[in-house]
Amino acid sequence: MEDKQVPDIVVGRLPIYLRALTFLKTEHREITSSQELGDRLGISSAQIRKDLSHFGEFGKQGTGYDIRHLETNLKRILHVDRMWDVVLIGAGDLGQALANYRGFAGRGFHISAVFDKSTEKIGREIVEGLVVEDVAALSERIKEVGWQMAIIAVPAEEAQAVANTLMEAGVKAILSYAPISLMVPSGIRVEHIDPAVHLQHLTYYLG
Amino acid sequence: MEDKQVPDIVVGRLPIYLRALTFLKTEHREITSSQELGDRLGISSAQIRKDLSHFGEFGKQGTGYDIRHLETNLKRILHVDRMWDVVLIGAGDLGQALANYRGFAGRGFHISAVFDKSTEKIGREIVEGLVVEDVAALSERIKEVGWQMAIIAVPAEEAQAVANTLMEAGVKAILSYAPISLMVPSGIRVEHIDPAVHLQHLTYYLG
DNA sequence: CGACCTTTGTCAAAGTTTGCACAAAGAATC
DNA sequence: GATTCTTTGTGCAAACTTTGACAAAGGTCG
Repeated sequence: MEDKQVPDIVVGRLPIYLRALTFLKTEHREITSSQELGDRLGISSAQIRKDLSHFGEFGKQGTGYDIRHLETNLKRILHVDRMWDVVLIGAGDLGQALANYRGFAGRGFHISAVFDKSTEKIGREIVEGLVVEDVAALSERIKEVGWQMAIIAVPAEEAQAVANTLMEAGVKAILSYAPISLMVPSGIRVEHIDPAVHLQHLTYYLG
Repeated sequence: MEDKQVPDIVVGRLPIYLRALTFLKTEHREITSSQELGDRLGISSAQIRKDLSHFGEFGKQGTGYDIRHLETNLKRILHVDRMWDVVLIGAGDLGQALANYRGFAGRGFHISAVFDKSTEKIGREIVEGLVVEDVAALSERIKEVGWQMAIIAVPAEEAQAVANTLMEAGVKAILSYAPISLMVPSGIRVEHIDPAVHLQHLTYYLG
């Protein structure tokens, strides 16, 4: 089943399911059900079963899902049954926080390099073992190392130019924190994180 | 038209449109079209026109949209034609970056207080004019000041407890950076930001 | 063992969202 | 001022997504 085109909206929920399973493990749970997951996530149980059914049969009737088994499978489906090296552009407050974030490792990601354009930051060890490099060398370094993923944490004005450099050098997936919509050709995937967008979505409902 | 229940998915796109208009203003543009906006955002022009039509008629046939006029209207619709005071919980790296972020002011938000539980952080001036307060006083302070919005930037283990405190004290909208799905009663709105979720969504397509 | 309970995977129906296509309105050009 | 071009707002159909319902499978308990 795993090859027919799966809707992107379904793919987008898989990381949420995976996160919930990891959480259940911290509570030393071994078995769960679509009902329990749905209650926790605010999603119908039918939707969870349907989503998973795109990829195979992971549950056992009358019992539910073995948490470790489903977790293993979701990791495989999402290709996080391996570690991904990610390059970070921008060593400001946000870049600092991302470089320091302990949460990536357990979920398949490792920040392997940080770039910035400020001469004050270049050469500084932003985190144990991670020295800020000059963004002027970005393209060359990507071609040399072959990173496929990048996180953009630079100001809006510089983000599109950085994205262009990344794509030209071979990066295929970008997570951008810049508050603009990056324009990219098809074949490149981008996700945007912008807290103000979320806050404005919330204020709509605050009347 | 503005009162019939508008789909949440439509509301979620409005902040993106608003952001794009602000960007066009930086290029000193005065007029745009659904076509141009759509190209920039990777959305069909029909969808943009349809989305806006839920709220009124903002364009002029043969011309397009006056950027300032549409911007003003979107701000009004999203209730960001005023400033919102937001309370931030968590003064770690991420809390620090959020407190320092210059981008909120222009988009309707002001971080008015920061709370943490660490005695080392309490009392420290995290940003000019913003002193970290003791999270033990959070509930009392919210009831006193009346904040309706909060940003959670604490570790996963503490996030649900913080959310419960916030809701009990009267907060109605939460933006959470904790890597868990918060459980909240209906009537409270939550948005989640989790970079690993986005990265995992991307790796699915990296085969 | 048999009766009963739980839960999956899936089908079809219901509901939602998107996009096409076009009339109407306005601007530009000759 | 008539023709042509542009662009909106919208009705309708198509595409997509979610949900309800249930047979089948498996577990529990007396």
